[in-house]
Amino acid sequence: MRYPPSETAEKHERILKEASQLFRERGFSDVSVSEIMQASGLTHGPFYNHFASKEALMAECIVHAMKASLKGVKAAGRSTESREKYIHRYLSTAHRDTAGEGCVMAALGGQIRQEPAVRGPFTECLKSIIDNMSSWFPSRSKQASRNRSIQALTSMVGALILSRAVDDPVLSEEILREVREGLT
Amino acid sequence: MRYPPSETAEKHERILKEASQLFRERGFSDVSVSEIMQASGLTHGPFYNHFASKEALMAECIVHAMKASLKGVKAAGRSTESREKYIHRYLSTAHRDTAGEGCVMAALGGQIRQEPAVRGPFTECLKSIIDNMSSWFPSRSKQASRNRSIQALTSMVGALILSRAVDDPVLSEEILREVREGLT
DNA sequence: TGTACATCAGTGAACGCGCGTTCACTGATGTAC
DNA sequence: TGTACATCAGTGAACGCGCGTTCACTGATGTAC
Repeated sequence: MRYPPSETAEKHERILKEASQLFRERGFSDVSVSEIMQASGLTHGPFYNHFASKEALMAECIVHAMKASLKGVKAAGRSTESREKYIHRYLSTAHRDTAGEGCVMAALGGQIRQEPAVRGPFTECLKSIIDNMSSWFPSRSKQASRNRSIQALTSMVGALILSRAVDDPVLSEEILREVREGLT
Repeated sequence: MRYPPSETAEKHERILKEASQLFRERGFSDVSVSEIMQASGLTHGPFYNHFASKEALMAECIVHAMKASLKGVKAAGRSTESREKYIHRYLSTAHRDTAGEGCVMAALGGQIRQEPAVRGPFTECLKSIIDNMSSWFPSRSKQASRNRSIQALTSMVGALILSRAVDDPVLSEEILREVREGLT
């Protein structure tokens, strides 16, 4: 049957949100379209009313989550305190244990390379994030700020990934702490 | 029919090697048992003569590849020149473009967290790598060396992952270069 | 040394299952007159 | 304003396919006598 257009837009958002979370929790391949639709409170059929394919949904999810990250980076840029707070939150056990709501680079970074439709949009978002993070590190030159932001970003992403992979809580926390302290 | 035991051991190694490469190239879920066996020159049936399950193979692959990494780290520890060479090789476009033969942390790091059978063995291997890398960074204290090795490791892994995810070659090389220069 | 037999890795068809995707159908909503 | 009809998101069965895993069978090898 027909549904009011307002609901359609709302459902699209809901699918995107649920998929975004599930993909970050378990990876693209280990989450099925049916599962996403079920989490969104729908049957699997109408998925194709909202997205052209699973791959198209993946791309939209990445952009959606990267834009949220960019927003966070922008907000954190306002003061030294908020930047340090951001880094502490990023490299926290809370963030480590909630991959579904967390950084998409740490959750799906390793899988983006294999999804052609996702790499382009991801790259554009990453550029914005690096540009914005550069202002976190005032240096003698713009280039130096940019370099420091790349170094900070790579170590934050790497630390979160390794702290999640490891099953020894002591080592896991050590990785987060040392990178945190190296950056603040 | 029956085969000489020497061939059995050799085939086991071959499966392990091919699986290791395919998993690093495409991830655990996107490589099938049949594909691995075909790459090893066998039909899919006898897989279960060699391994208890796909998950067991995954665990063995991780350990196999992590031990190879450990060997590399140990060998690089002999001199300042060899350490810098190692870092240059790790953060090179050649390594970026050959994930199948490269660092298992960068290739599969994000997926290990989801494979219970793999996390334990991975953690033990990572501990050895961190211990060994600590000698790369002579500092006032053992703790300080260890901290620097954790910081170096996380940024190397993070940089390789992001440089692979990005589809703009200029940005990809910039990420590798800046982290490389930050470490040498 | 020669013969009879147990062993067991490899073969390839088959298992049940869930995947991504399609489609004929439903029926409340929006539109035309 | 009331009626007739087109629209189209949602339903759920069905598509072909490949997955991980199992198993009855094969037959060269190793072993016992």
